[in-house]
Amino acid sequence: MTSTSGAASSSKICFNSDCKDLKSERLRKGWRLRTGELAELCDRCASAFEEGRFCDTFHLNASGWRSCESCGKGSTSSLPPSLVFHSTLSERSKDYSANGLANWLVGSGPVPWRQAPSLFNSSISKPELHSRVPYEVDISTGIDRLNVSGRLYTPYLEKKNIEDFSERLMNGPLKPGARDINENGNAGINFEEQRSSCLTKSQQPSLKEESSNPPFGLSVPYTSPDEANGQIGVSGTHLRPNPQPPPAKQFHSNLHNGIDSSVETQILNGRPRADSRGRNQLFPRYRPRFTDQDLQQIAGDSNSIITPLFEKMLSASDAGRIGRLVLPKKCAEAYFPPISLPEGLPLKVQDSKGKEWIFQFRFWPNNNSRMYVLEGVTSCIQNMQLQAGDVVTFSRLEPGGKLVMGFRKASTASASEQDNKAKHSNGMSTQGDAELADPTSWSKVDKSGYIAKEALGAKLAVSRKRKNSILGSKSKRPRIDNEDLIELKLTWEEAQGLLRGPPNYVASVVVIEGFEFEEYEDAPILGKPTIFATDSSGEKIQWAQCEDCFKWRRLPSDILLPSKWTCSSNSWDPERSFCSATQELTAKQLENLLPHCNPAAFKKMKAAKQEPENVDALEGLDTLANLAILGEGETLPASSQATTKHPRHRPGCSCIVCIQPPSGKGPKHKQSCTCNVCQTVKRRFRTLMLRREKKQSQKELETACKKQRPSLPDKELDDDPLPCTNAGNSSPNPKKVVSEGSDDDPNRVKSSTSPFKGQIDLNIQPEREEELSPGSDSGSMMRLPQDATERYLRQPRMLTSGGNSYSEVTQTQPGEGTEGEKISSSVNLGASHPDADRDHPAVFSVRPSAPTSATG
DNA sequence: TACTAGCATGGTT
DNA sequence: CAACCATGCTAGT
Repeated sequence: MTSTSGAASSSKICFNSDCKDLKSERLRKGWRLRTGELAELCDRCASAFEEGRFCDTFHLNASGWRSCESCGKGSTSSLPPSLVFHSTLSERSKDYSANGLANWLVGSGPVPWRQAPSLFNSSISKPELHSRVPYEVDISTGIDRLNVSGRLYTPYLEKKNIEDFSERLMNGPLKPGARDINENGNAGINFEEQRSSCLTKSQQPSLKEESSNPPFGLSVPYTSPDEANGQIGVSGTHLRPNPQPPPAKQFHSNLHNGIDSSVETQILNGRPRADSRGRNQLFPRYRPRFTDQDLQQIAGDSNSIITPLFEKMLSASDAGRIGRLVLPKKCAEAYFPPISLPEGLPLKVQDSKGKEWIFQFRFWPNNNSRMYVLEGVTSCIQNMQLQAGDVVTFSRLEPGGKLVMGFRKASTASASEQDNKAKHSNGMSTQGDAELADPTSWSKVDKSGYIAKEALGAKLAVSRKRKNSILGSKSKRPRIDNEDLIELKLTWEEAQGLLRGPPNYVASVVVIEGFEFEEYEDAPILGKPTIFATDSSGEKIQWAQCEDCFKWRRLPSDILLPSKWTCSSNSWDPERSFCSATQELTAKQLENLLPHCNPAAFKKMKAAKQEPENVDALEGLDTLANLAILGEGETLPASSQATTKHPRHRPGCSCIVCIQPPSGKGPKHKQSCTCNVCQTVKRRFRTLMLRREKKQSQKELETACKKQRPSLPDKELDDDPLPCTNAGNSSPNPKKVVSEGSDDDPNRVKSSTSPFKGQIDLNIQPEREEELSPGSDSGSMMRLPQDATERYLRQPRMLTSGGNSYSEVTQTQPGEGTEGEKISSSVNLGASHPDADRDHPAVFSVRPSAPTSATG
């Protein structure tokens, strides 16, 4: 096609073969044909087309989608209600073209603009997105968009009616032209492309070309005054059937070759695309993630239609004083007006409050490419109280085509931010307080979003520091969601404390990426952390704390408690099966027990004890004990949490970390559960008990020895003035308290066929070692030669014993050459912290085959 | 000196 | 490995 203008052509023959007026003096441009050209129509047909009286039937004999009166089907009324938006199609297109981009441009003149195709096509179809970003196709513009007014959105399956419509449109075997539509399967993709084709055709110069020879502001059909009728360019897309969810198969192929599948349209549209990678897709991180809430906020009850364009998390520099917001290239090129000169264009953007801002949309040449930026955003960002890590969203508001800039606070953005948010905003954050905005809509909208924002505002100051620190880091990519981090951490730490190895089971050792993992056939389960001890009569017991009253109850040593255990479940001691029953364990005794459990916590406890205000010692102890049991992890600053990851496991891994839902989430196994996992755990628990018994005696000996030589290597082991080992001794009962490290279990040894060289917290993030909370290992940790070991030790533990894992290690390897050292250290550890044994049999014990492996 | 604009560099995808 | 992009660097004001 030679021209995009709706002017007459020389053929003089109406493209509509059904048209009686085959000849016409003046032909006008109609819909876009598959060839990329525009159908030339007689006045009558063109008018019908322009008026939106589209034919909803695909004429097999025609070479494209068309509208006409001739077949008697053309009429907007034939459109399914859901597809009829707030204005007639033709009106819409007029809005779109005439007011659309023009509205973005300051002093809008004939400026080229880009339609808003979804660059996220391939992903949009993903189920995940469907739930989040339901798209409804706007036939009028051929762009996926969210119909905020009528129905907020149309879930994937709810598009049925649209499909039906499409079917009617198709009404026959798919033609090649239509086929790609289906294959793309994404609302919008073809539309866009199709639409693009209109643009591109007319807007010949590709981006690349633009850069060299910019047709800046010229020949843009959409905004061309000549096409004030608004028909131009939109035609083709208007007639496009709604892209419907394609059959899964097709869909998949699409996902894989989104680009390929669009080849045809690519050819047609020739729309400038920066590069092959970005042709049809953008990085997911820029994909607009509007929730229905967001949309509601944006459009409210108004008839506005929101077309999410893209979003971007503000980087430190974006949010910095420079006032330059780097735009993703693809997005900039796709959704913003094409610019050929580095100076770019002033762009009018409306913020969530309806305030208009003018940014300079420009680019810098960069490595044969461009780097697009919005300049002058400082005041806007400040106005919105945005910071690095927050997300700004760009969308277009229809009618009017206003470019709207919203934002979403960083609740889900980065770890610490999230942390902050998660803690303060009660889940609101998850929705994000996206604030976009049709100012007029605000009044109509459920203000919840707004309120949420206000609430957040108060917290901004608080979170600011954190955000800054986070974003100040070199890491450009969003970290794992904070929530995830926490979950992972809890999961792993829970696992550490609760894993029970199967009795008489020799673990197999698997080396993954240089680390040795001790694997068991079956996965373990989780149980309640308890303190094992030996009573005055020498009987093995364990102390468990009631979830409700926090009192410690004495239980047989061979039982495994559910993670949530209360006095009422204390069938072993009916007298104390009520929370009202007194605690058998004295504060002193508990105090003695604690060091074994968690030296660091013990320290805290001691410190607390020294405070005069500490009136209720027992209560305090309980708290501390609880703390000890739960570990310090929970109290660690968020920064340290960032180190918790679950790095080495792989898909299919059946370890506890992998199989167990994040802490606190998902169904929990019942005590009576007989699933594989539970059985395994129970088995392991029994084994553990056996081991403990064996170790018990050994520990006692060790303790005795230590006492005799007070000032020795112990210092290394614990900076705590109080030797942990003595703990149990001072008190009467639980003398031997924790039957730590008695893991001499033969099985254990066997399993240790591969000696532990050190253990690594699977959640650890080697590169963030420095971020680990030093306190975690505090008291009990001694310096180990192995990096891995050190790291491990430094890892915060939430479970009973800091040293736990070690004890196991210790026991595991009584003697092995190279590992001797490590082992010895482990042993020391174990010795110093008898309790360490609460430890978690090393289902996951990891041993770096090489000392350096851990360091990464 | 402080600030800005633009380019260059290098980490990440 | 190329492209992208966050940010550092530097010249200019």
